[in-house]
Amino acid sequence: MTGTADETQGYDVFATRCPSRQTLETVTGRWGALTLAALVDGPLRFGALRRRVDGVSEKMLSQTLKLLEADGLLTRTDHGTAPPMVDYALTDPGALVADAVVRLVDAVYAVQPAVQQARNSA
Amino acid sequence: MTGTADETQGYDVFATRCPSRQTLETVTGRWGALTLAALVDGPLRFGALRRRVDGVSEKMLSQTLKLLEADGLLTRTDHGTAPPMVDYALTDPGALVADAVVRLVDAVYAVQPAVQQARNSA
DNA sequence: CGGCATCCGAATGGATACTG
DNA sequence: CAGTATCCATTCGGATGCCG
Repeated sequence: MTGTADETQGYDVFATRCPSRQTLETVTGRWGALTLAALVDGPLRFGALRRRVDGVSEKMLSQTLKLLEADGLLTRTDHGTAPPMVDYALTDPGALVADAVVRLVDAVYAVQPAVQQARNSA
Repeated sequence: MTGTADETQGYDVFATRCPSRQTLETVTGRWGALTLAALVDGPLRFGALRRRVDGVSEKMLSQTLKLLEADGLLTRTDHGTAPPMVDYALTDPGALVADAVVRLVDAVYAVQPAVQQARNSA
């Protein structure tokens, strides 16, 4: 019952033209997956997010957040206080995708021992 | 029961150092996800893979396949015939990960209408 | 057919400095 | 704190040509 990625509503990620392809790229982009995964437990402020997603630069995080927000996967809330306090939270669609990302991460964890072994055999 | 990406065996993708992080990057890389997804229905030859993963160049596909093979997620079988015939197939770990990728793609399909709407609102 | 090697322009992305 | 702007090194990745 594995099945191919069926194009339920006529989408096809394999096609360059399909808008879902771009969505996939945003989601699986360099920092997209980790950013989404970081938010599954609840909203986080910019700084906290930056600390959680180890290695991301301020610039890249900012850019990634904009992309995800533009696609409606997360919301940005500026509390307008001083010092600034802005938090990011998953939308419903975002939560759905983030959930799948977390499961992908879990799959990666599950195979990691095998991966390690394969790397050593090289 | 969503839960964070729990570090079942002590892995943590959020940490730059963790080997699972590199695995995630290989899997979610520019062409990694699509390549894995393309193989869920069974082995494919290089050319077929190239045609399936629309937009990938010969060079990038080759490079992606090497990375995935080095991580033990797929196998390369050279039939040694002339003209050459080489096919790529998922290993068991690879199938596990590819499955999760397909589910992620399905999640993307599911939210695509919402994404579309968000993009138009911008 | 299934690659690899080379070239080179384009895009990525980190570091730093600055702002409200 | 939460960004923006600029600079610049690195990398990415397509095009081309060649080989078994």
